[in-house]
Order: sequence, then C-alpha cells, then structure tokens
Amino acid sequence: MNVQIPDKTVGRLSLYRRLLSNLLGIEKVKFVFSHQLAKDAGVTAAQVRRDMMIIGYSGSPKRGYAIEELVESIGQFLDAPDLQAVALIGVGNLGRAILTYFAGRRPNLRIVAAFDNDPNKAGTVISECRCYAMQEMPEVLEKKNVTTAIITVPAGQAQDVADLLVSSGVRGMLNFAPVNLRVPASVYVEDMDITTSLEKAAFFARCRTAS
Amino acid sequence: MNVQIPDKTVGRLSLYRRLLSNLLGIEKVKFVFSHQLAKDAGVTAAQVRRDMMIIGYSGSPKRGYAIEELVESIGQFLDAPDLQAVALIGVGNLGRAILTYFAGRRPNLRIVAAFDNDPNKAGTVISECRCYAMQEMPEVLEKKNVTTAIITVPAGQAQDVADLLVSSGVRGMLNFAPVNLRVPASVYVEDMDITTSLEKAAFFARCRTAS
DNA sequence: TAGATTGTTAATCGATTAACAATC
DNA sequence: TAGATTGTTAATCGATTAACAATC
Repeated sequence: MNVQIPDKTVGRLSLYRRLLSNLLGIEKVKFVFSHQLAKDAGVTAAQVRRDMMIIGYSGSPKRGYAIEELVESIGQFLDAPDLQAVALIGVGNLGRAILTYFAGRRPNLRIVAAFDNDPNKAGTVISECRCYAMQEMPEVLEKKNVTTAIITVPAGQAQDVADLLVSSGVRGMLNFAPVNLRVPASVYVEDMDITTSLEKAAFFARCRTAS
Repeated sequence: MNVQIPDKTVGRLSLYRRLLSNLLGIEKVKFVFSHQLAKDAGVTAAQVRRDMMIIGYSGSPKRGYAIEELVESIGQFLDAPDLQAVALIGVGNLGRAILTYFAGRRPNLRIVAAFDNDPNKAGTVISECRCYAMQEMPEVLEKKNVTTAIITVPAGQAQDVADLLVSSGVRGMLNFAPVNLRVPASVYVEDMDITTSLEKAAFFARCRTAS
C-alpha cells in the first residue's frame, strides 16, 4: 500500500469509476479513449493516461481502455478487499442526510454505526444504521473494526471527537466541522467545509460578473 | 475585482475569519502573530503572510495583526457590499440540512429561495426559506437577483439545472451532485462530492494502517 | 501500411516555502 | 538597542501539460 499516491489521483479515480459505470450500464459502451473520459471528467487526456499509469492499467492504442476491465482495476486499487467499516458521529440534519444517502450504496464501504450525544437517539435505527450513545463509541468502534469516520458534529465538539476516534484506531476521517483538526501524521483528514465553499462560490460569482 | 486571486487563498481567508472571530469573541484576544494563526488554520506562517499581502492588509512587526481590523479587511475582500442572494435547488435530505444550517448565519449571504420538482413542496417554508416549483426558477432568480446557487439535486438532473441557472444569470455554483458540470468559462463551480471524499478518506485510512 | 492512440519522459507552470532586509 | 516579526523576493517543490517514440 503506497502512501505517495497523489491525493488528487485518488479523487479522480473515484469520479472515473462512476462515469465509466454509467457508460457501461446505460449507454452499453465497451471502450473509451483517454480524451473521451477526460472530457466527461473535466480533466485533460494526459491526466487520464497518467492516472492509468499510476494504477497500472494499460489500454490499447487502437481501441482505448476496456471499460469493464478498467472499472475492475480501479476497484482493486481503491476498494478494500473486504468490508471497510465507517462510523458517523453527530446525527443532526447533515448526519441524517448522509446516512440516508449512503445506505446500501457501496457494499464494501458501509456506515455500520452512528453516534450522538442525545440519549434519545441511542437505540434508534436511521436508514438501516444503528445509533449509539457517545460513551459507547470506543467499544463499538473496536468491536466493528471501524477505520474510517464521518464527523458531522458542531465545530466545538469536533476536536474532542477526533481525539477519541484516533485513540479508537480510526485512520481516515471525513470532517464536515469548520475547524482544522489536530491529528497525528498517521491519520488522514479530508475536510468538507460547506461554509467556506459557499463563500468561495459567492466570491468568484462576483469576480466573474464584474469582469 | 481581480480574477487571478488564487482559489485556495479565498478558502483560507474564509477559515481565518472564523478562527479570528472565535479568538475575538471567546478568548478576547486583540492581536495574533502569523505563526499563531497559521497553527490554528493548519498552514504555514509564510502562507498567512502571503495571504495578508494579497488582501492588502498590513500587520506590525512588533504586535502582529490586529484581529478586529483584520476581520474587517477579510470581510471587505470576501463579502459583497450588499446582500448577495443565493438559491438552493433540490430540497431533499441534504438540501434541507443546508437550508437549516445557513438560516440567519451570514447577513450578506443568504439563501433567498429554494426550488424542487415535487409540487407538494412549492409554497412551503423551510428554515425561513420559501420553496418554489422548478418552473418558477428563471422568474424568481431574476426578480431576486440571485447570482449564486447550491445544487443538491440527483446526478441525473444536475446538468439541466446548471444550464437553467447559467441562462438565468447565476455565476457561481456549489455543486453537490457527483457529476462534472459543463458551464461557460464565465461561471465558477465549486464541487463537493461526498462520495469521492469518503472514498478518499477510506483509501488513505488503509494506506496509513498498512504503513 | 497509415493513422490515431497509448505509455512515458521532459518541460512548464503555479503554488508553497525559505530567506532576509526592513520594521517596530 | 536587541530581538522578534513583518513584507517580499527568490528558490523549491510538485503537479500538470506537452511531446513523441512505441504500438495496434
């Protein structure tokens, strides 16, 4: 397992896979050229070819990439060989939306437990996912072998939650709280800050209008 | 209004502002040094100083940056001088979560209208935001002078929605649909692909564990 | 074969970082 | 003043892109 894989390549592979699955399922196409996939993904053809090189998949100069094989290769690269368990912390509006969205979507990447401070939520089931009290977290994470977590708690609680997750063995986090989490270098954090992103969209909307 | 402002600088400024507001409001601190702000934001001190240069704010070598002034400067740079109207398209779970989250948060950046295909939603009010039918979109956007939009519709509808938004004068979009939107160069798109981000977190969780 | 595409290296580009004189 | 920090330039770094021989 190689750590120096570019962050962006991993993100693009995830996008390629979805685009290719569409081509395969809906349009029944069997092969793509790098420039076709590139156009769909909004990247350059050279970038697609470099990404293929990174995952070690080869196409044919005549026919391009065999979609079915390529989807398989991306899966072998991106996905865990067996179930990778995910936990979600903070069952508010956003947390519930995410639980609903992911329910039964990827067999090998499943949200197996949700946690919340509110004792009334413990014991309930939301979109097939069981909700636990916050105190049960270390025990449940260990029992279910959770390595990845989604943080949807308010900003003020996020660092405490992150600390607890790290000490419970979680190594990858998707953080929706608008704070910079302090974690050891051995832990990966992907930030999704909706406020920042909206402010960016608003800022550049004005830039573009003015120019 | 300058178009060559780095994308990432804008994102960092948004984060700085929130960190500084905290320092000011909760800890009553008046000044920060670049390395302090950098530590909180998870960036380098040089980066903070360069960002200050970009927005044209100067600190003092002795005392650092005056937080209140700096927050003001960031506001002048980032925010619209008057109300900047935002629309949200797609009132599903995620859309509702975002409406709730942003309600009354930033006075100058407000979600003024929501749209959905479901005719039952038209006319309802969710977290102070009125919901309209999809057909009313062009008219409402123009009337309310909307320049920025949040797309929370399913992937299959996203491109059509984007086209409609562009033709109604929207110049900045925050896109949650897992597709690459085709828009003119004059329109800015910020993508938030939750699936891709979770797959990245899961991938690197495995990398880190294995190493 | 001829022609388009692939795999891969070298060149380019832009963002980050290091460095340091100017400043308080 | 002495010392730490700022503003700003130059060097570094890494990712993207261009280019082209190898391939089908």
